[in-house]
Order: sequence, then structure tokens, then C-alpha cells
Amino acid sequence: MGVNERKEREREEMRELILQAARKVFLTRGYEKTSIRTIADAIEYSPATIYLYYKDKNELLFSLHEEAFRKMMQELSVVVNITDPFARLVEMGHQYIHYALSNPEFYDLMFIMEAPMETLACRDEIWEDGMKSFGLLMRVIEECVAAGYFKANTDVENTALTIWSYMHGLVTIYLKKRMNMFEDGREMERIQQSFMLFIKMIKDSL
Amino acid sequence: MGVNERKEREREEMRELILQAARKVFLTRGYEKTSIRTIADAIEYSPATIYLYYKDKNELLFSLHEEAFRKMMQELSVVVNITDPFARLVEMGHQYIHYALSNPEFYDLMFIMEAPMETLACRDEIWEDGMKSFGLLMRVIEECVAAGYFKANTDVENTALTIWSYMHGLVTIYLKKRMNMFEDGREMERIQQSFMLFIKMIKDSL
DNA sequence: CAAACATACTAAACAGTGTTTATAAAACAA
DNA sequence: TTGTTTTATAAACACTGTTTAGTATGTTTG
Repeated sequence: MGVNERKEREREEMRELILQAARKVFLTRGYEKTSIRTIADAIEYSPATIYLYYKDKNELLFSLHEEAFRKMMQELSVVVNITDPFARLVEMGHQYIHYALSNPEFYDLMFIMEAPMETLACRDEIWEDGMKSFGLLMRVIEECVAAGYFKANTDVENTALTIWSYMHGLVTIYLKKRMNMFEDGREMERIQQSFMLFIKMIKDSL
Repeated sequence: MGVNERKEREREEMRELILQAARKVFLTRGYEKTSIRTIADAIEYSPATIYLYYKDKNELLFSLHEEAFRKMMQELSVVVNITDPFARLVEMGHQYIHYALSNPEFYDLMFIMEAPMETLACRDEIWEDGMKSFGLLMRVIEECVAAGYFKANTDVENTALTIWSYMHGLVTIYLKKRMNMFEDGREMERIQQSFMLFIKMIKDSL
């Protein structure tokens, strides 16, 4: 009797329906305007129904969090056909900037928002996505060491954290509108210039 | 007839009273728990009264924003007696990390939150505080150039943005709990190690 | 001094939020 | 068909930022 299997399938479909609606509202109207009620309206269900499929709003946001990491990994993967590891590292940087600036709401969810962390700090697989992309960075650094671009005694993990810190700082200063400080419209130019300087720094020093 | 002057003074006192209450609630209970009503309760006035002295919650937050910058500038100023410019730059980095980690709510307000930006994007003096501290960084970099630590053709503004980006990225990754990813308790150690690596990078390359 | 005006303040309401509860309806099992 | 479980929701709860209408107090003027 496959009735339980069907119910499980239907439940999963409903979860997906809610998630799709959440993503749509989230990416079009932004985080601030994404309420349980707007999501419920989008799928023509009562707000209370959502709570039958997701524990709370944070759990819903966390599902988007996973999706955001999947998408970033996918976009970062265009660099696989670059054989030279240092050129690949540089292109990964470009792709990272491009992803952050093209998906500000996702980026927020992935690296800035506190909400998805709190509730899910207990879970085991929370850091899986983050660690996978951090591993991507570590691997290309390892290859840079192997290829002689970086010194043999390079602390790969520390180097990865340092590079990530810089990239993250750069894009968040822009995304959170703190580059408006300069009051000319040259934010994009500044990002590119700074990135070039940083690339030069790691080339010279690591 | 000094009645108008007295009223003006009383008005300023009331603004200060509200601001003090706001700061107290903000720094003890955190941003999330800081509502107009909790602030009103703290000073034993009606919530509506606050709107007679501040246009909205954002304007109130912006006043704290100014205070946060004042405090950071003050804490960064302990480095003035360090004569060697590079040593001063390094110590400024330490102080920056210390301020961010000791005042996470303030740091959020200064560099992450969108709220104070939106409403006040029109104002002229919004960027004054930010520019003043950025200027502090630029000046010490200039001195590093003059002292021969950095190359003569250094683009000071670009270098400052690059260093700030790194510092900001490092502390926000920590503050927003993304370093929990590593799942050992060595976050602090990682921050120090990464900072040392970055110092080495600018020493070698700039 | 008393009337007229201006200011300071607040209770109550509005429109929104996340979330819970009681209840009704539908689907399933015996 | 009856009994039980699942699914959905209306309504409420306790919040949020903000506005409005009305009162009470302080100041100025006739």
C-alpha cells in the first residue's frame, strides 16, 4: 500500500511549492518585504499552512541559504577549464565579485544575516555548503603552491581565510552602500582597481 | 525674554534623554530587541512622544551611528604616540579588530546595517564620520610611503580601500558567526594568524 | 485676572509582523 | 459506516513602527 509514500511525496511537493514562492518573493521584493503572509498569498494558502511544512521563517530562509550556495558553486565552476592555477584563482575572484553583486539578497543570506545561523546552529550539515566553497578556494591555493606561484611553506587554510576576508570585505562595503562615501560614481572602478592591487599583493608576497 | 532659549534647551535635553535610553537598550538588549516602545518605557514616556523629537527610528539610529564613529576614532587615537608609521598602521589594525569585536552592535550600525543609510542618504554630513576615519588610514599610509615602507608610486586611496576591505571582511566573517564553520574554538587564533599574514603581504608587496 | 493661543503629551488606532490555537473538513482505516 | 488521523484555516496573541485626535499644561495677550 503506497499511500504513505504518496503522502510523503505530496508533502515534499508542498515544501517545494512554498520554497519556490519564498524564493520568488525574496528575490523580487527583497528580504524586508518577504513575510509569511506574502508567501502564503503567492501560493493561495493560509499563513498557518506554511507552519505545517516549515518550523518557522528561519527554517524557510535556511532552505534558500542552501540554494544560494548551490548557485554560487555552479557559477564559480566556470573556471574549471582554466589550467593555470593562479589564473584560475584570479578568475574565481572575478566570479565571486560578480555573483555577490548580481545576487545581493542571496549573498546577505549566505554571509551576513544572523537569522539562519541561530536556529540552525545545532544542525550538522549547516556548514557543509560553506565548507565546500571554502574547500574550492583551498584547493586552488594548493595548486598554486604546487605550481610554484606560492611558497612551499604556505599555510593554505590561513591563506584561504585571508583571501576570503578581503573579497568579502570588498563586496560588502559596496553592497552595504558604504562606498557611496566617495561621492563620485566610480564604485565599480574602485572595486576593480582594489582587486588588481590585491592580486598583485598575493603574487608578490605569497 | 529667555523663554524660547529655555525651551530650545529643554528640547535638546529631551533629545539627549531619548538617545541615552536608546543607546542603553541598544547596547544591552541588542538591535533586535530595541523597539520604540522599549525606549519609551525606559524613559517612562509614551512611544508617540519620541516622534516629537526624532522623525523616525532611523533618525534615532543615525544619532547612535555618529556616536559609534566618535568612539572608534577615540579608541584608534591611542596610536598617535607611535612614531614609526608602519608600526602605527599595524597597531591601528589591532585596535580596529578590538573595537569591532568589543562593540558588535555599533560596528553593525556603522558598516553593515542598511537602515541608517536609506533615510539619510540625502544629508550632507552622513559621510563625514566615515571619511574622517578613512582619512586617518590614508594619512598613515602616506607616512609609510614617505618613510620608504611603501613604494613611492603607491595609490594611497586604493591601498586604503584594499586594507579596509580586508579588515572589514575579517571582522564581519567573525561577527556574523561564519567562522563557526571551522568547528574548533580557534576563531581568535585564526584572526590573529590571518592578520599577521596580511601585514606580511603589505610589507612585502606595497 | 481671564480669555486665547501654543506647546507637550498620550491613548487609541492603523497596518503590518511571526506564530499558536481551536475548529472544521477531508482522507483514510476498521 | 464509524472512528481516527491528517490537512487546512480563521481567529487570536503579542508584538512592531507610526499617525491621529484629543487633552492638559504653559505662555501670551487683551
